Amino acid sequence: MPRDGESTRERILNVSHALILANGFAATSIDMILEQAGITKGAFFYHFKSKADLARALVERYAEMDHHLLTDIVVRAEKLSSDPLQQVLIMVGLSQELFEGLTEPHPGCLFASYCYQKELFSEEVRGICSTSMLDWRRVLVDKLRAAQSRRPPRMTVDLDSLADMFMTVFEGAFVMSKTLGDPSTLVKQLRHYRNYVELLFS
Amino acid sequence: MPRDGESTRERILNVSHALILANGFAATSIDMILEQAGITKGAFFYHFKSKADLARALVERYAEMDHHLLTDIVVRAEKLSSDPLQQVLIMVGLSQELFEGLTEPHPGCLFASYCYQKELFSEEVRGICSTSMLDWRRVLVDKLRAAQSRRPPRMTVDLDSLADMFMTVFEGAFVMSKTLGDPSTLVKQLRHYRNYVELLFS
Amino acid sequence: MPRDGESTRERILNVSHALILANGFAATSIDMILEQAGITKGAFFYHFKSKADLARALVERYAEMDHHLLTDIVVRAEKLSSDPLQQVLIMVGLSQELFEGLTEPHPGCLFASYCYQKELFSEEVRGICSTSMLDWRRVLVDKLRAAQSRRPPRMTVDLDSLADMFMTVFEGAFVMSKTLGDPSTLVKQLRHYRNYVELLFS
Amino acid sequence: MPRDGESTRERILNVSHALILANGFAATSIDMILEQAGITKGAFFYHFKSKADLARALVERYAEMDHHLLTDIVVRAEKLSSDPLQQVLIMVGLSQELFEGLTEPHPGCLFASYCYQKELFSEEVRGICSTSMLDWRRVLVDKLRAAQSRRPPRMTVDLDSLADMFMTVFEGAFVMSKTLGDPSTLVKQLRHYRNYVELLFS
DNA sequence: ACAAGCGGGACTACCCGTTGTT
DNA sequence: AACAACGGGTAGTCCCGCTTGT
Repeated sequence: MPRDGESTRERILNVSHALILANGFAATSIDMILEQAGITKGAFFYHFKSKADLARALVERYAEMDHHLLTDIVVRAEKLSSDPLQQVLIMVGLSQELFEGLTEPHPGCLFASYCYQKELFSEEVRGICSTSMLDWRRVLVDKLRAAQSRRPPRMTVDLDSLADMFMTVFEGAFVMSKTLGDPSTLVKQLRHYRNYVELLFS
Repeated sequence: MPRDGESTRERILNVSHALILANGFAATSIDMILEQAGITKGAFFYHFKSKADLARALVERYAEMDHHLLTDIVVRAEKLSSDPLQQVLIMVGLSQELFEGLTEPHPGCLFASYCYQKELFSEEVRGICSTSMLDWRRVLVDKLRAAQSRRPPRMTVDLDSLADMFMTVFEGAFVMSKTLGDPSTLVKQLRHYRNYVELLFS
Repeated sequence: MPRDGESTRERILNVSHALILANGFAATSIDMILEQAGITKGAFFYHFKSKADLARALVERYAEMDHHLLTDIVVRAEKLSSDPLQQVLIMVGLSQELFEGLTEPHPGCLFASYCYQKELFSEEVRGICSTSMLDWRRVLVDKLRAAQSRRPPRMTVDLDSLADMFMTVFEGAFVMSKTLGDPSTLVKQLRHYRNYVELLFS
Repeated sequence: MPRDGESTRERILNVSHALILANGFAATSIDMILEQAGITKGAFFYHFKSKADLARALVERYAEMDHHLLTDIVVRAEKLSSDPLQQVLIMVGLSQELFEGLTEPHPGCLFASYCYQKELFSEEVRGICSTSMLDWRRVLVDKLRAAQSRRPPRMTVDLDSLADMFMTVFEGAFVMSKTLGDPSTLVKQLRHYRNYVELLFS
């Protein structure tokens, strides 16, 4: 059985991601990860030179996946409409689709988990997280600006923070959802965000 | 024998609150608390029978303070206007006032910190947190319903989740603010929430 | 049973000293020390904040004991004779007395053990060791100089290194003794040193 | 397939020798050796079946080199003089030559390093070390006995331990040199040893 | 002859909580 | 109300050595 290092590494990352979202980083022991991944310490420390190294690898992967998601949603939205306002509304709608039908609260966002744990939140890691958020801002703000130039909004608003409100709603809804034990929170909040954008620009 | 006007118990709570928001609960050792509070283990375990007991005491106090804040804001808003929609808008505005002029990102919300750490989030504690959130929902939803009956909103919306959006914006803005390193996030996001409510009902 | 922290600390030091001389520092686990001292990890780390801290405490104590030994021998030698050459010879003789009748090789010198283990041999620790050695040099060189001025030696020699030869013989004899398994090495070598000094100055 | 004229096995031995003298055996991890030698675990365990095996190979090689040195020095000394006393004095002198001009303290003797680390000092290894030392004793004692029979010494001394004093000075000087940070210690101490022998027999 | 991957254990450091004492 | 001392356990790290493949 030729050993496949890459798949082992992936398994460690998947297991760790879930455990850290649930328990927090410090409360997630390496032994817990080993047990769930079905490996031993030797294997773990072969792939990651420390627990902190794992943490860094996790956010990096998470940021990459986030970037792919952004790209995918943008591409699809631009195919479905050529109007920038509609594109934004569709982007929100597609996001809602992703989280419909949950039977329990979403496990949450790694960035949020990290930002409440200083030891994880080195400047390097914070940079990765913020880059990821600014990616969304950049894409949305472009479209909002285009919408604004086509038809002036009902109120004068700051477009940067309006774009940021998309992620804000995500982060906030994760917390609310977990606290209230309600899986539907995120979808409902996204709908409000869509309403707001729609009211502003039409 | 109270020292410095601040009892030992209070000092432990204050120090712990800050440390836990920054580091997370598991990564905050009792020794760290002792050091910052300038006391010894004996003193700590005299006031709290375990670390978990401290965690519970912290949320309880936090929930109480939150309740006082809610009451205070409602009372002031009702003094300033008798129109329910205006009262809501004023409540948001007063909240903005509280967080204007920060020079660094707000340390965040204990509920959010707890909800990403399972060991802290027993059903009892989750209950305390959700009660606190439902308090705000109850107050806001009453006023929104009254506003709705005075003038039908431009779009049909779910009032419960519209009320929840207030806390959602708080929680989300804390995360965004810490990640982007921007102290102004919360105020800006609250303004969008106020805009949304205003657009809906006028 | 009132707990006596000082005696616990002493027991740890005694046990560690013996174990480290026998096994080397790195090969002496804290668990070995705990077992021999009859204590637990909690007690150990209460008294020493790290293993390195123990190492430092050990040399410091060893250097102090060495200093007391030097003082004691000098005082006795000066009581037994007022002639500086005789005093030196007596000092060597008294040292021989201390190591007569061993039934197995002497466990050795902590300085020697440390100097072959870089991690222990920080500049601070090396300073402690060298100070201890220079103490002996200083005392001996004074007397040798006085002897020299009374009667010129048969050969012109460097007095500093002649004084150092005393400790050199100690260190060398420990190694030889352990390697050959011969408890008598040290006494015999000290006798040669005494012979040499005697031949030189008479 | 020898690289750089130095086989992998040789490189492992050279690197290990230096590291062990500096750090001690237990504190020298195989990984450190691999890194310095630029090889991987596979290569190491191909040449040595365990870390203990490496330790044995190291002393064996060291003892061999020591034996060659002894032979070389004896041969040269016997060429330079036919008088046994002179031969001894020349042997010491040639040894001094070897260690003149050091710019930092000599790294020390593997035997000394081993004798403070029980796990390395099996009876087998101790045998190798003591054989090496007894080799020198044998050669020197022969010559000293011959010198004694030509001219009775000024003092009656034990010739075995007088011969041993040569190695004793070596071992002791290594320790002193490392501790005082003085590269010249060994040469100076050897000179005293030569003085002593000269005074005794002339 | 050597490289990648991993098993399993040992070690240091630290942590939570208790006890005896004041 | 608080402190010194300590019990007992666990976390993260590292380390040695084996296996499989080339």
